[in-house]
Amino acid sequence: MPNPFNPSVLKWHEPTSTLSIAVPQPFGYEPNIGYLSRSTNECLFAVDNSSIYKLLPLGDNLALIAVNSEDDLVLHVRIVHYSGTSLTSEVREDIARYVWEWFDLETDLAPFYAMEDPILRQVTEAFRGLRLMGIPDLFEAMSWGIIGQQINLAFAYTLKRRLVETFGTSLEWGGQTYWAFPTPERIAALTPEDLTLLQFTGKKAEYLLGVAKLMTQGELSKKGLLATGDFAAMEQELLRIRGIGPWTANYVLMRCLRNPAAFPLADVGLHNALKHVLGLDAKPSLAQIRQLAEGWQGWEAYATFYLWRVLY
DNA sequence: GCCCAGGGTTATA
DNA sequence: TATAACCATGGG
Repeated sequence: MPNPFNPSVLKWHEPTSTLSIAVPQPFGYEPNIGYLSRSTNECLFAVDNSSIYKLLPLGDNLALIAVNSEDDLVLHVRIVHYSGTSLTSEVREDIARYVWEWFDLETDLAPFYAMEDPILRQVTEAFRGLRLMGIPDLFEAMSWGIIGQQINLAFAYTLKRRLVETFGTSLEWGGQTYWAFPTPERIAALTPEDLTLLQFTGKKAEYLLGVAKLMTQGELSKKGLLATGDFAAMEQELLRIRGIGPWTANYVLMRCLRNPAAFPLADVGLHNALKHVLGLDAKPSLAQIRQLAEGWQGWEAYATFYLWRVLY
């Protein structure tokens, strides 16, 4: 059974503005930290002393939050700083909802762990409690997908950092600078040269500006996509967008729109992970991968995410 | 210097 | 519908 977000059961503690979320089991904080720590070049959150710090844009205001868990039963969310005049219940709810989506607390992992597939068995045992960490913001998810097309992950992180630190929003706190992803408005106002200057290819610059413009013109939104009903329709909508192919569409379905069956089949990371866990000499063919994935039906996104952890 | 990287579009058959 | 060529850039 899924665990829908329910603001009425949220428990806030004063005066430190801390929220305790009883997380659905199984949940493992450590494997999630492991995923979030995979790049030392990440710019959109920081892991420090086993707490995750993240800057959230909420309307015109910013909230810096710290998340941690000591027992894998309760997730603590502390509002470190809020730029607005008062922490209304609406703001608190937005923050709680973001964390809920970010950690994919809606999903019940039990059926996934019950899948009888030899490959899944390996990775679910190795990363028990890992949840498919999301990218709740659609523009960020699509941008990160586009940035990651056909380049190695290290360079992708570098490009993202340049984009964020040039056009994003920041907050100084406790001697640290925290960054939030640029808004579509900011990116839509750029020229392709603004991005090629940061070593984006001409294509990536064009795609990013295109997506930003669709969003600022109201022709593309997370709410609008989710309202189309089924995931197949959402995928078709995404595929109509220039620069969004099958891999990126499924990446966005997986990390943002939360289709557990989204499957970025062309993902090189997935290919290399399968090569590794199966002890192959070469990367498996697409036909082989389709065959292997027959045992993952309904959970392809989670299978892919867990397999990524084998390599990085 | 070479192959590779969390692909997509366009041209061609 | 299916396959090939081209794209452009840094990492290792």
